[in-house]
Amino acid sequence: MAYRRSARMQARLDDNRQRIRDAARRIIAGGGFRHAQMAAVAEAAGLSTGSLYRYFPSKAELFIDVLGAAADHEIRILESIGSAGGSVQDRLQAAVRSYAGRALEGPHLAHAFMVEPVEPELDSARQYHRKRVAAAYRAILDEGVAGGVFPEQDTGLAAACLVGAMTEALSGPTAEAPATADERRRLVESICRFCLRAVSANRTPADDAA
Amino acid sequence: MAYRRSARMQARLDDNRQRIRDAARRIIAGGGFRHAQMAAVAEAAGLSTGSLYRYFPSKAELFIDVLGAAADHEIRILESIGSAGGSVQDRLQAAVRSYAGRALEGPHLAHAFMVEPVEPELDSARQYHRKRVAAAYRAILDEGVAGGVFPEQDTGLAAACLVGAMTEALSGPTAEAPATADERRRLVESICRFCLRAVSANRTPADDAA
Amino acid sequence: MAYRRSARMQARLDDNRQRIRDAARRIIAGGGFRHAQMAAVAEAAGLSTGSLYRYFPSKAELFIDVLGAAADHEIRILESIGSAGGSVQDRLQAAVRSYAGRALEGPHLAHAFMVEPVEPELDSARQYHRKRVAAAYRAILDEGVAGGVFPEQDTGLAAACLVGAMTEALSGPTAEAPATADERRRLVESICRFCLRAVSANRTPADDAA
Amino acid sequence: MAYRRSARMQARLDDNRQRIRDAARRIIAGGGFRHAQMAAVAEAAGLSTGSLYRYFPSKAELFIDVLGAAADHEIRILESIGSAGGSVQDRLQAAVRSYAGRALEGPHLAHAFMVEPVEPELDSARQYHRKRVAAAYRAILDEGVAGGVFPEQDTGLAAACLVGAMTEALSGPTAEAPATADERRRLVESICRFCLRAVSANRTPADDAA
DNA sequence: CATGAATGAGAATTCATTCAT
DNA sequence: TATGAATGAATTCTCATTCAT
Repeated sequence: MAYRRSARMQARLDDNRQRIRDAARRIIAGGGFRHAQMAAVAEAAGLSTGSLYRYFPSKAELFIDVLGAAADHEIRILESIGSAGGSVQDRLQAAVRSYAGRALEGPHLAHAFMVEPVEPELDSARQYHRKRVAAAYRAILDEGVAGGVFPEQDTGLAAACLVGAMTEALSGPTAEAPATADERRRLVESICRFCLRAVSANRTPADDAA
Repeated sequence: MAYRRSARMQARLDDNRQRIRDAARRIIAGGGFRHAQMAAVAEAAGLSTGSLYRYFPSKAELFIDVLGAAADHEIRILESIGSAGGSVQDRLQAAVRSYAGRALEGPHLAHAFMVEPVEPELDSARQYHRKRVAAAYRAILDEGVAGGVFPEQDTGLAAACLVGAMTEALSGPTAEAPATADERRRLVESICRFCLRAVSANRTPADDAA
Repeated sequence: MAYRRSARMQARLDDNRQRIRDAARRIIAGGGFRHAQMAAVAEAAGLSTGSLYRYFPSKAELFIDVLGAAADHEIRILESIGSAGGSVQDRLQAAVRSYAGRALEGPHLAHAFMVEPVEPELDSARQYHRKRVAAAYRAILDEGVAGGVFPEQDTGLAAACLVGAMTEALSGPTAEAPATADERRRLVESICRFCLRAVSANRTPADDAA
Repeated sequence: MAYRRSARMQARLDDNRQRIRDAARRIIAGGGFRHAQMAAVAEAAGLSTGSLYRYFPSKAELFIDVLGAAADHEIRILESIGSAGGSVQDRLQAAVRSYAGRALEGPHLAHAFMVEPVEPELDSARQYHRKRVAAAYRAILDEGVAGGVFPEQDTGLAAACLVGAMTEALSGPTAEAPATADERRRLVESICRFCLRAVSANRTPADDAA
């Protein structure tokens, strides 16, 4: 007699799975990988440590999933920005502002994308998801290059550089995070300008001569 | 009759201290903080674990020292580049090329500067040294801004972005490091261009109109 | 659906906690602080070392608890003796006999109260509990002084001296503990007499003259 | 050719041996066994750790020697007091005052006599020397009993009790050692009275009736 | 002989994972 | 199915003792 999961039960399972993900993300965002022990995640999710292993086969798998979900989220936002109207520059800026806003909420989570986690298995997953995010940026850059708005460049590399620059600027000097809303705004704008400059054509001596 | 440490012995001590540092650096460069247990460092240095503690009071202190030495090295090079002749752009490019060259030797070491280490005490040291390196880049940018070569900008932030961009571009995709010397050269040149663009004035529509 | 700890499980937990305490006490009693490593306690308690840390946050806390429980036990007995009927002298003797009896069971445990343990944190706890025991003796002495049975004296100091005298007499010559029940009885009676003399009024030359 | 130690050399050896003993005693007196690592002793003695092993075959032997020397010193003083004139009571009081004075200088050293040291080998030595000191007290008590000044009693046990009482009173509550010279004097006098009472005949109801 | 650097066997503590209830 | 107690391997750090110089 095959066991058939009721819809209700399936919903509860999915729900728990998501709560675990959320708890893990919250902990990383707040304190980094260091604080993300399975017991802490379980407590934050309102479950037992044993139950974690019903939903995720190991700590590494759980965090791979969490990073993946964060990347998915990032990419969905980038895609919606990308498909919105406006100039390529506007869209790139919107993307940067959006990334920055989230990074400032939970600097450790953004950092976790660059961070070497304790579990070796996580490492390749981190790289993979980081590349996916970079690819989303690259799509915007490619469009800009195709449209002649941005100069010819290695857009794959430029996208990686953008992600690195943003992350470092936002979560590197964790200690001195901008305190006031105004400071935050200024910081985000500075990063925006940096990113835009970095992928735009330079003024050349020839321009100056003109 | 006070014991006088012979020059030979002193040399051995200094040597050991350096060998421990080197071993630690080597291990980080090759496998990241994860592999850098004291036992592994001791073995790599050809000493016992107990001996490590004669030279460094704790694991944290050892790694603080290692990061500091790496930062010192980096900064010395940047300074010698900075004080060399040539245009500011040339010097910035030289700096980027130099950083890139070293990062490609040991990607994990460069990465370690961005990485959250296991020991909390190390974290602030990491941040501090990272800022020192950024400050050295900033000095070059400041000179460029003062000379009108680079446009007005938040040079502190730009320096951090440069470091983030370089590190991500160089050590992020660890797995697929460029295999041939030619690929490497191309990668470094692309990064160079990105960095130079990022701090230089953009060509504006007005330029185009000219 | 919150998990409710079953009475059975709770009993097991309490039991384990007590078994750990007992194991620690047994080891101290048998071999002193020296033998009381966490691994030894775990083995004696029939648990793994890791489990010890579920019940006590550190070695120091465990032993503080053990000393505290021993002191509590001592004090409870002293209080029940103190509140019993009979003369103050009888009660003091009963107290000494009771202390002596227990000390002869596990000389090292009594000794442990006077002993400098390896963990510095334990030291202040040891002092504190020793003072509590002395205070219980002092209460008996105070009553005796108030009733004119004992002469005026610094009862706090006298109580400390009693504890010191008993402990030294009982656990000092550990090696040659009295073998036969008869020898033990004689020893206890001698200590009793010493203690009673020590807090009672002396016969003065004037008495002799009478 | 048999090696013959020059007198000069022998003197130096003896001197070093004594300096090591002194250093060890100083460290125990100041901080207890806990601080008495071989390296600390060597530094305090102005020698190398290696040299310690030329004079004492092991840490245990060194501390056995130190305890023995302390006991010797104690006993010499007691003997000189014992052979001096005056009543037995006066001599006992002088002995107690002398012990108390020294214990107040270095409470940890007195404590060390009762303390379970870290090295098992030390344990029996500690017991032995403690008994020697007790025996010296016993000699005074025996004389008192023989002369009818003190009542019949187990003088061996009483001596042990005296040592225990003094040590506990003097070095037990280390933390609240008397601060002023006046407090110290009062403390010593209280102990004196306790000790004297403890070995003297009690006033009996019959005395009171008289 | 003296030196002090080197050794390495412990000891405490942490935490992912398992499994009886 | 959910629970959380139990496990035990792994890791850092200490210190008596040895031995090349």
